Amino acid sequence: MRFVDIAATSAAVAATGGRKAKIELLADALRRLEPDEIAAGSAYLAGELRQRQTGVGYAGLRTRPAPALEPTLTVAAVDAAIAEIATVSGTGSQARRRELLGALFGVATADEQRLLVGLFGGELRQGAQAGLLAEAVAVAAGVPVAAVRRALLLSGDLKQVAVAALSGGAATLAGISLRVGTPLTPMLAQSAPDVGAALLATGAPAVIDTKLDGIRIQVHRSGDEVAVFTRSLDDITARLPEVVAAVRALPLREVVLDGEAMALDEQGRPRPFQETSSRAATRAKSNPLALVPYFFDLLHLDGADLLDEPGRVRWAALADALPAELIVGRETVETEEQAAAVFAAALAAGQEGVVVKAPEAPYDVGRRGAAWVKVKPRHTLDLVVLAVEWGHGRRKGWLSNLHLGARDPETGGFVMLGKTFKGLTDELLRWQTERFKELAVEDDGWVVRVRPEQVVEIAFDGVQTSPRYPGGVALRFARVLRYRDDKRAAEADTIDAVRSIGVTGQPDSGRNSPAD
DNA sequence: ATGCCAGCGTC
DNA sequence: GTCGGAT
DNA sequence: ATCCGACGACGCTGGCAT
Repeated sequence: MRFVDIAATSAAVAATGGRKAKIELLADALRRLEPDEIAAGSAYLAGELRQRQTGVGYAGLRTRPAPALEPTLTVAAVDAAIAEIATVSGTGSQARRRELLGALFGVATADEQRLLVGLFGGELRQGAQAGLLAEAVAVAAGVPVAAVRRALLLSGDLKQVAVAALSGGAATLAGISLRVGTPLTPMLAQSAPDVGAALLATGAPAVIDTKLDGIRIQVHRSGDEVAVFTRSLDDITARLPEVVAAVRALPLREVVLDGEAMALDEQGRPRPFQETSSRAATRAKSNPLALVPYFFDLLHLDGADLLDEPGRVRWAALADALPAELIVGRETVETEEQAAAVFAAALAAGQEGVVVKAPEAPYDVGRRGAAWVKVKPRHTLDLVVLAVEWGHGRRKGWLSNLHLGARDPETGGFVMLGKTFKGLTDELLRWQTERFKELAVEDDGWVVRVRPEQVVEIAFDGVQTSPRYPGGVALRFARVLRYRDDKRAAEADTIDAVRSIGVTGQPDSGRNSPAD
């Protein structure tokens, strides 16, 4: 297939509003792919590259040659070119990569270039990703959507599923199942503002797990072979030898475990997330800080898949198979009062919150359903908008991303604590665009600095130490609640108020409870 | 040797 | 990670 | 109920300029 046909499909998909119409367009393109182009072609149609890393991002795409006038590229040729770009490394690699990229773009038409930029940049914005492509694969192959979705979530590999469904049909697709050693897409949790709302979603009785502020791990063991995967199915086995050792020491033959790994201090209390993250990301040999695994689910045990078993069955098997110190804190509750007590105890122990779980629900691979509901404390502050950034994509033409500052009583100025674009409705975006145009003092085409007069109420999960912001602290997961037109900037919260919240996981945190 | 930038990962 | 909009 | 897109925080690594 010609690459320009993918580009045309992508443009048509982007111009189409309806889900079903997008799926039809994608399915039509999938049917036209040659068998050996399905892997790359299906990735492109989903807005992805076949390679996870290429070393090319938006900065590397800024300057590009004039587009070709006639399309000559095939899907296979593009695939080969990108494969080479992705393998370049070592001294001189940046120049070489630029060279290869220039050659590819030089023979691409304007439409093809647009697609390539979207694919390399990871922001194709055609309104269709792996989720819709799975449906399109089902349509094109004439197999049930559920079968495609399940294969996708169990293998974590869109390309493999597309090839299986389109070349092999339902039988080949059915062959894709949970395999020990191959990571599956983890089940996720919805979120709720409090344990009452969470219990409403799950029903009672419910099981309440401590929510640990670490990184998600999925550990597979077959005999002496142990592998550790992240939430995005990255293999981090080599970076977590202590987790490997812990699982290898268990008197079990075959397991797939789901859990969280985190760094602890000398008292066994959680360290700040940044320390866990840093430790999990480093490939260096000697690691002073250990990551401790805590598991909360068992997906496979000695030949038996447990995915479709109710939670209570899986958790009972987990409790039988693992020592208690490797299992996450867990209680069964009947009432909201009991749930509130468990939540309070988790926070008192320095943990992030809780996850409320329905005991009868299966392990719903890749789903974020009502069976698991997370609850975390929330803080709020009244901050001052220091600047706003022009939006992109569907927010083009609107002032979107807010720069937030706390009042500094020492200087009479403001200390920037971070940015947010979340929590804004279209109506609010419209309003704030007008408002900040009035307050604007400078616009460089990207950031619009404004007079620091508008107060906004911000919700956030916690404070983290910051190497970037002048106060040395930043907000985690900041989002807009509402504008405070009843408050002047002089009445906004101060940097001292922010500092007094304390960094979660720091020695003297926990002395303050959240604002509400 | 050191610092910066870009890319990529975690949340 | 969170959130709003669209289907 | 799902999917998508709009973008946040920090930290590590590799390549490169100084």
